[in-house]
Amino acid sequence: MDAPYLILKKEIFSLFESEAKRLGCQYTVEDIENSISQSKGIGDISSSIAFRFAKKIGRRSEDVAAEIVAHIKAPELVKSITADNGFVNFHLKRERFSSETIEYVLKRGYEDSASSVGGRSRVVVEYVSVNPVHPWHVGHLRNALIGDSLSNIYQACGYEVVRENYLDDLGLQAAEALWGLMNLKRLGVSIDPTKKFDHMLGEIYVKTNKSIETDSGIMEEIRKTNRLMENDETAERKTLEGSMIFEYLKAERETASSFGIYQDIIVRESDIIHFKLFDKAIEQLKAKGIAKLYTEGKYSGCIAMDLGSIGSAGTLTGLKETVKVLVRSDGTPNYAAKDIAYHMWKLGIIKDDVLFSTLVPKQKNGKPLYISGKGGKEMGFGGADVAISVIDSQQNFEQQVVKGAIEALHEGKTKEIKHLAYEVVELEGSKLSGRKGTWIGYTADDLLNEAKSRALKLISQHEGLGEDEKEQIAKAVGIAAIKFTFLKISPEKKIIFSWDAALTFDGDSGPYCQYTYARASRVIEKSGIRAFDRLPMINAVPEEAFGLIKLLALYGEIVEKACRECRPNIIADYLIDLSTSFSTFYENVQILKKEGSERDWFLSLVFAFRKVLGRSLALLGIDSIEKM
RNA sequence: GGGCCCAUAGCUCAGCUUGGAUAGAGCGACAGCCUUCUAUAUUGAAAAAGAAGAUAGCUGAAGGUCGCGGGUUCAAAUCCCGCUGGGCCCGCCA
Repeated sequence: MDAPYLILKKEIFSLFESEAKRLGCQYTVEDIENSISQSKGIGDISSSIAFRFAKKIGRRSEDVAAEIVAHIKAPELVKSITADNGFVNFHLKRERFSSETIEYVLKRGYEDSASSVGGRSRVVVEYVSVNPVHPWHVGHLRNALIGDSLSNIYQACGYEVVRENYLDDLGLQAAEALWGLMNLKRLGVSIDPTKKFDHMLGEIYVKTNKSIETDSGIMEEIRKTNRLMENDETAERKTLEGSMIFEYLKAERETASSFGIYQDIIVRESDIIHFKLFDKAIEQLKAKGIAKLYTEGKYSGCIAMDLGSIGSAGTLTGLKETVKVLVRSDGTPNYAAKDIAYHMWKLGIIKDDVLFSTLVPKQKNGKPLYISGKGGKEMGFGGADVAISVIDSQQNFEQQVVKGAIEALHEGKTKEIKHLAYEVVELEGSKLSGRKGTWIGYTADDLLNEAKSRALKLISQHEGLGEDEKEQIAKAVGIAAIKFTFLKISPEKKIIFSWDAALTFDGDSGPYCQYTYARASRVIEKSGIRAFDRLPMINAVPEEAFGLIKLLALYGEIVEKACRECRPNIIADYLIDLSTSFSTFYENVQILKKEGSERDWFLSLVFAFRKVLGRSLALLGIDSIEKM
């Protein structure tokens, strides 16, 4: 059952469709669909359809609008239709539209999903994927929040979502951190058991990088470490697995969970090799002529792709060099090759034979966390329909290469690969660098602690709250402030990090939305009503209430748009609109002073509002709180 | 040489895919809603005025060559072309 607003739009659509036929006017579905929206001017729902028709049949738009208005019969929920300045405007039967929308929200709508566009198809969202050598800093946090929120949005649209984290456990940075960990004395570092492991490892990693600058011999040792750690039986391997990676993951998951972020699977880069994904990928690429072994010239001995022949988008043209190496002349695969193989697995172009075992049996969201590795079992995580990677825009080129290779391989086009490219977070005057250690003092953990203490300061003035309660509220509010600030900004916009901006509780902020939720909850609590058996009726819906109702009606459309465009900031904007609109309603209608069924009706609107606001907040990973 | 992204109010940003009616928020600054204080004139009170304060809320008003120049269109912040400024990228690194 669709929402009343959606049904109405469909009715209007078919009215226009028959008008087009009557006028003898060629049209496309998009022509009509895109013309209909909530009105910014006269009426409630508006259409610019007359302009489009007029153009095609060579008449004045005002005349066409007037003629359309004269011919069409108003749908059930429409009181009147007018033609104004060439627009066709629908004026709703406020009371019926309002009551039906509230009823829809309360009884049926938005229960599990905003829409069913996903049709249960599978989407794997890759996010965070931090090198396991330092803690999350505010830049990684942006990635994590976008990925988490996007996953929620996809889920709300009826997709089955796998939240996935790619772990770079091979390669030089891992070797550097490992070398540092195995040479603490030379670095002059001692283990501080009270410190979180990721923070400690990060500092070791920074120190290792500093000492490379002064002692050139160290780099040679690190290269050796790198080679040794890839062999199963070495001490390096054992330390890497036992003392570094798993300790790191423990610490990292602690950070993730403190932000309410829970993923489903961790895939280790080393397993791309172990489970032969890489071999199969190269085999297929070679078989289809996408990659080949170069036997002469500067790439002699390498397996490589010629980008000139695969680039569907214009981004792979005009390169300084069109050859993209996948396998080095020493026989080892590079990052791009592994990423292509990995995506082939994600999308089922390589059949599912990666094994997984349980890392965390039950996370706080109630679901387990699995990690790839030998000794696990097959879990069927591969073979998704859509693969989305949340990766910063510096890797655009690399992602284009992966996309190009996948599209060249998979001509059927039933599989989709998307790169959600977001801009990086910088500090004022400097960049965040894992290697240089500019992140120190700007970790996700630091940010959360600061947020909690600022929120606590504000809350501490409130009387009638217990200490535990204050702590809990402070945490929820602090997290809301952080998440909202990061998510309300479009992904393609660079963020210059500032404590005050990240932790604002004023204005367009997460806490403002939570506050509005709490206000609604207080009204409901004071009313003593828990639910409605039958929805009450009302004689006249005031303007302020109607504005809010029209916003509630948009929920499904908004979520779908955020999903289609991979832009959580659309939800953030909607949240602000909702909250502001509720505040206007709340200030203008003294709900609890009303009587009888009118009072109940307004209360039912508060219930509906609270439900939609709560769901929208949840899409950004923000908790609704009853009191603050 | 080429590709991608950004440019909208003093600041931070929505809006741009799908062209449509008067380009929207927040912050800041301004005026109020709330609190307190202030007159050696006979006393008290109120109003008004002034000062200070608080402020997760509200109201009002102010603030714009939508980077620049062309083009398409009945209609351009939105689409196309060309510029300017800023960021990122084009490795047998990851």
